[in-house]
Amino acid sequence: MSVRVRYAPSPTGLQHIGGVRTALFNYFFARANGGSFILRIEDTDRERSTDESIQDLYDTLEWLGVDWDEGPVVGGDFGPYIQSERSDLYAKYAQKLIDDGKAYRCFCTPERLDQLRKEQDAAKSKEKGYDRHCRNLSDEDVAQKLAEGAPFVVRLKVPRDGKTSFDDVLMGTITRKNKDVNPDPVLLKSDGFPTYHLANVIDDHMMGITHIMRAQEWIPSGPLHILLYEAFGWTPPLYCHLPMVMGKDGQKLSKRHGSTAVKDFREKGYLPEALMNYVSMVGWSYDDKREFFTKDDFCELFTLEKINKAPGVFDYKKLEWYNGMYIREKSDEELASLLLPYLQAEGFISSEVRDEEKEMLSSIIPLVKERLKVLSDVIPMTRFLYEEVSVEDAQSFVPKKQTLEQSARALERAYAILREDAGKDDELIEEKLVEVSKELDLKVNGVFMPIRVAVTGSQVSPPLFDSIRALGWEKALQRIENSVNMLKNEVDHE
RNA sequence: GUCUCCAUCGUCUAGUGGUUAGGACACCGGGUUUUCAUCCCGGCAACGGGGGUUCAAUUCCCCCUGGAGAUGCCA
Repeated sequence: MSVRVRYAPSPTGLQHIGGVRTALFNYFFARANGGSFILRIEDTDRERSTDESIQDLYDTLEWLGVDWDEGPVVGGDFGPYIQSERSDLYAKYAQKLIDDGKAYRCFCTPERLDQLRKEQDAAKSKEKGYDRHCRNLSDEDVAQKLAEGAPFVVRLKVPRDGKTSFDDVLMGTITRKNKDVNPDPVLLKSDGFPTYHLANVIDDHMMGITHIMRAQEWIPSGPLHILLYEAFGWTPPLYCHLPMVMGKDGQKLSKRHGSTAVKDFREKGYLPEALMNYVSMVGWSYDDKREFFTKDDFCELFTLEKINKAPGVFDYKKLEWYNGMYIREKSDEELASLLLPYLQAEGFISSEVRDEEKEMLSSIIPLVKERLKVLSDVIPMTRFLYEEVSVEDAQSFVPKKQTLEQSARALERAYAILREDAGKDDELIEEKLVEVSKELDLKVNGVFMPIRVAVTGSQVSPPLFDSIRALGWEKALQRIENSVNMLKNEVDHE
């Protein structure tokens, strides 16, 4: 039997790290086994589902280069793989369960359920959840309520006795006493839409899903789903509950830990290959050495056996490291086109790229390439090339163990040399500047730093001569002259 | 509270009934260097505790502890 797996998100927000990791593992597993990867949309929560979320789902998968074989709107034998468009089906199956005595209509109002819960909390009662009030309503009562047009939900009759278990590929056998399973969970909501439990079981069965790979937060509802399969007389698929992705504090990863939306990472300038690589390494490993995997590698090498059981903490630092590594692997041309949108958004480069802008861009690629952790780093890194710099604090010109006067003198001397030798060989100029540092009894950096600050506005920048060339000697000299004057003033006023 | 799951460096992990418990990130040193970064070299750092089983447990079993998740007309 060939493998059929699915990613079935509910479109109630942006795609996040955890969801994408689940998608990836399913996708890799399908590809590694010559199976099918199915995309299904579980939009049964009509309150929270949005079109934007669906668009984000598509955008995210496309960005990652994850393609699917069936669904949500094409390529299957089961109609649309969008649950909101399959409501009739679920209602039909809910009715079947009622007919078979496996489920029942419940007319309890939300108010009564609220009240019930409050009482249970207050009494610290051991009995939690629904009290099965409507489980044994007589046919007459039901008929009357229906005639009144009273809204209802359909609930599953969970057995009071016995236990239910299932085998998990990773965890082994998981067993739960039936009395510990949620008492009679809702299958069909009063708006006629199914809950996750019902729709998920029906669709997985109808679509011939062979392996359910989902996050471990679903483990507790495993037995419930088994009960549902049994109620329908179906054979459940294999389960494989994936370890969860946690934040630094060990809690389920969420916004308060930082960005979790893939969209955010994309916008900040993380590369899809880096995100895919890193995210997949949380909870899965190949061996004790290898850190780098392409999508194709994963699609070839992925196995369930190598999935870890314990939850893993998402390490933003390691993702950054991966990203830097992948950036450095890009060719200059590739990197230029990746960087261009960021420069344009910042207004550094016009939307209709002019020739000289293009030229300048390609000249700075080698300067920034090994300094970027994320693509958007290029903005602060190259700002001095596109905007005038202003250094408010004269102390910026002063390296450690050096005085303002010394910096002022050094810069003045350097200015004279640079103006004289502008455009000549780096080595020649460097030699002269080193000479100046000796004469003034300074470290070499004591001369270079003031120049760097004058030209780039910062103590940290790409290599000085490269920066000057990228900016143009004329502008650079102008900036240095300004700084020389500024420092003179400062010294005089001290 | 109840139920379920989990447990190797700070983090991601490899690993075995007998190993100097390996790698990566982070961190800390050092080297290269005009700053930063890259790159190279080095260092720090782990089998949660207690019982068993065994000639021998990090490894197998049990208990404890710790952590997480679930307890919805959300998924």
